[in-house]
Amino acid sequence: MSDNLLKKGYEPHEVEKRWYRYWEENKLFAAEEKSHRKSFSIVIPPPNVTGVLHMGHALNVTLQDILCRFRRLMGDNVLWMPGTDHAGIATQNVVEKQLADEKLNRHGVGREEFIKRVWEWRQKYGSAIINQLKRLGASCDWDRERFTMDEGLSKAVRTVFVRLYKEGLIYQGNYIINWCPRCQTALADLEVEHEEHAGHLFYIRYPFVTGKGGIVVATTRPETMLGDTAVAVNPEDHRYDKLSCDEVILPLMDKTIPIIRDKYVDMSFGTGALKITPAHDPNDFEIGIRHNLPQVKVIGEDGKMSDAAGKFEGMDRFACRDAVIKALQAKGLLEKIETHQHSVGHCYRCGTVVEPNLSQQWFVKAKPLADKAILAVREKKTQIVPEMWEKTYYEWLENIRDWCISRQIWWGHQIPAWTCQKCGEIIVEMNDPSQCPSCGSTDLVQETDVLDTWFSSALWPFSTMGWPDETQLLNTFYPTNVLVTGFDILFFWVARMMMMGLWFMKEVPFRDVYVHALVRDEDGKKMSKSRGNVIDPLQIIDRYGTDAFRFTLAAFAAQGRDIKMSEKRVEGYRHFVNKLWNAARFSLMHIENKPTRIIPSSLVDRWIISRLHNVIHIVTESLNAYRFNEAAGNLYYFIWHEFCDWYVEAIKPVLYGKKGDEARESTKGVLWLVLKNSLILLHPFMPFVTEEIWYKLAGTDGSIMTARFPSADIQMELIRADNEAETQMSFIADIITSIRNVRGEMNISPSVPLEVKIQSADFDSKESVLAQKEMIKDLARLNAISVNESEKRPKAAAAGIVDGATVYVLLEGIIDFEKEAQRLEKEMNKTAKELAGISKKLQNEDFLNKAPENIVEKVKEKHEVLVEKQNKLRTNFERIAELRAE
RNA sequence: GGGCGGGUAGCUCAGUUGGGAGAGCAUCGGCCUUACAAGCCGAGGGUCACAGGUUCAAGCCCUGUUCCGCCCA
Repeated sequence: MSDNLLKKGYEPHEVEKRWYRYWEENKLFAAEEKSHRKSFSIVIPPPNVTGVLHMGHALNVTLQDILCRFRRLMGDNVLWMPGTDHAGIATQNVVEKQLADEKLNRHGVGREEFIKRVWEWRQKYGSAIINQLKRLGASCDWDRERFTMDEGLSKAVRTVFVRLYKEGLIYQGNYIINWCPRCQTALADLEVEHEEHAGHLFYIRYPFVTGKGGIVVATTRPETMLGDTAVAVNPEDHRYDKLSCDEVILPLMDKTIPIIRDKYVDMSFGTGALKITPAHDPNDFEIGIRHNLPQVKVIGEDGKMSDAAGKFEGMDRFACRDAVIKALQAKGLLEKIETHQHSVGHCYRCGTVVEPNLSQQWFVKAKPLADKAILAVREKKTQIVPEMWEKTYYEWLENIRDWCISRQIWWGHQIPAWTCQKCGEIIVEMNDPSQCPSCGSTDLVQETDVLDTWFSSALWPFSTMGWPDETQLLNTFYPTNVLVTGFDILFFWVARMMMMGLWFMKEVPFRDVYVHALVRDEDGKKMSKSRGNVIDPLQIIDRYGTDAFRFTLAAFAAQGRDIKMSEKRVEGYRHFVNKLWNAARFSLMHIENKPTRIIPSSLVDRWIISRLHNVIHIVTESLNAYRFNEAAGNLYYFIWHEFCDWYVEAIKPVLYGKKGDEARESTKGVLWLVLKNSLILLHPFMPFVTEEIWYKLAGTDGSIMTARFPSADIQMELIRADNEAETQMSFIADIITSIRNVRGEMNISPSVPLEVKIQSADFDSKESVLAQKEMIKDLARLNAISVNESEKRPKAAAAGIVDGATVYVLLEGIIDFEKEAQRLEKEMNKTAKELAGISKKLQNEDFLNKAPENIVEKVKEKHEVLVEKQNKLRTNFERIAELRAE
């Protein structure tokens, strides 16, 4: 065996390692800052620096890599910008845990030391996820890798903050926000995950100040009553038209609070009377503002009751709930308790129940930014694919609330705002101020809060390219061509990038947004650690190889549908990788050199080239439209069923030299051409195995990554559609299949050669058969074949009816008449069913009059064919019946 | 409560100008046919959730019902 031959089975691990290193070392992923070539750019959705690769990343990255590799093969100058985000809360949590192991905490070590520790952590572990992306074959331009806490990106963040502040779009205010008592920070609305919980609805009576009677309110959170500053009813609620009193005593606190009227109150909920806690409920907060109510904070930042909670001070908020209920019961003020399903907000980072809390925070006034983002999509400056996501996008942006961007943590971009301790002036500038511009004091204190991580990732498409500097990179690659992402961060990230991109670059950040599915487990459940149903992509890669895994993801990435992942599916596609490998192995046994000239002469040669042309067309179109599954599916069919099952089988005798040297040489040329182009077509999906075969294939230079995708302007004088070859081939294939069918149904071993007589009155059909006699003999395993215009029915024969011909398989001595009769009957039933439907159509005058002519014509032809087939089946069936009777 | 998506072969799913109901896996039968048993050849299997409507023609378009999933409040 010469060394260009392949091993018997494909072994991915060594191949993957070797080629990835080669690609990196030879800078094959590198983009040119300036080029005469068309540019194509994608920024990676930066994975969380603390993250480990999960299925979502795998799908996301695979799809992007397919696009990038495809565009490179098309000759584009491709930039795939990689990087990670600093994941403020998550990273801080990780390092705090580390400190805890050393019996330390961040307050003990201090801010500076803590930040130093985080950087050390990042240095040590921060590239884990990046290395995992590489195992997927990701062809990112790694030399450009960015991090949201880099100097450059930090400068972008500061620039944006300062500009928005000066434009009045960033402000500081005392509002109700979502507070995570565990992470000890504010969260944006989006960062709260709502979950349905079985809880209780407590009915509590608030006595009138007069001492006579009272009003009953219903609440799911009785502990907040300690901070109530009113009771509200709907002005249109006639039950409360004539209250004897408009003030009540707040139980347990012995405070007088008013009864107010506000349209917000839902009359159908509970008693129609709503307790108002402006400091602990966003809706109550709004009502409180409208009615000028005091805001009493009874729950502290630590989730414990504050001193405003009176005797409940210091109690945990949930313990306090029980205590309040007990106390109310004791006083006879608890009317009843109902079970009640309601949704409770949880911190998306740690799962703790979020506490709406009043506090001083920084906000982005989102509306002006959102308006531009809406318009850009309406005007199709950015296209969301699939389109259905546009609605969700509009829905959110049209109802957008101001974005709380301050976080009470240390890891992140510290807000560049200083307060003058003397006069209270707030200073927000690009350069750190040394004295107050208002009073000249040098006693300035910087805001300790940091910015939401998403604030920096919102700038990702341009901050990674060097903004705010005017760089060549931005010139060449902004706006990016497409953003590939999951719908779970459509709001978090995509919408915000749109807002920031339009505001600061005056241009959308990406032309297309391709929104892909979520990867779920076999049962369609979301994968999560707590469920224990997580499939680790790296394990899958270890077991089945990256190419098989990638192909599986692509094959299942149908638009608008989630992917249910299971190992079994990957296993199936590993078979495909192996199939390709073996087909190549076979081909390489025969291709010693690059063919000097390629002249497709035989029918199969012409046919496979025509099929290749077809699959090139489909793959190109599909990838342009982000229909990954369509591209993958068509390649699979082409390689396995057209190339392997038919073409390779058909040319074996030619390659073995049984049809002469000339035929052999020309077929070798075609085989080379088809294999070579198949590898290029498959490369975006299966980069490693294709590279390995490419390397062994004679007549290829360098990496397959530098090859050119077969497209309209290249190689296509050879690769073209050939309808005549396709028609003839499908006729011949039908004949072969009909013979195989007889063999199969009659249980005749493939090792027994058969004789076939074909009757065909149609001249063209007859000629086709004559021309392809040898191929039919080889593929159907015949020792003799003849074709005649009027072949008499041989006595002991099974008959196969093919459009335009009857195929008699001679079974002298082995025919089982019973079986043959059954086989024909089965076929007749099938045909009769088809015929019934078609006849009905033709009997329908409306159809004949109203349907387009070409359709009617088609149906008529089909009808004729079926009638003829049915007749032939019947005569053969009758003949067999006679023979059976003899 | 509002919005979105889905219900097609035993399982997982394709099916975009409305005109032949398909694939993979699984099942059954036959094969070690010198690339591949991770394979080859053949076969069976569907009232396209349900009910209406539009149309000559509906898996596809419209209306309603039902079940499942997701997002938002």
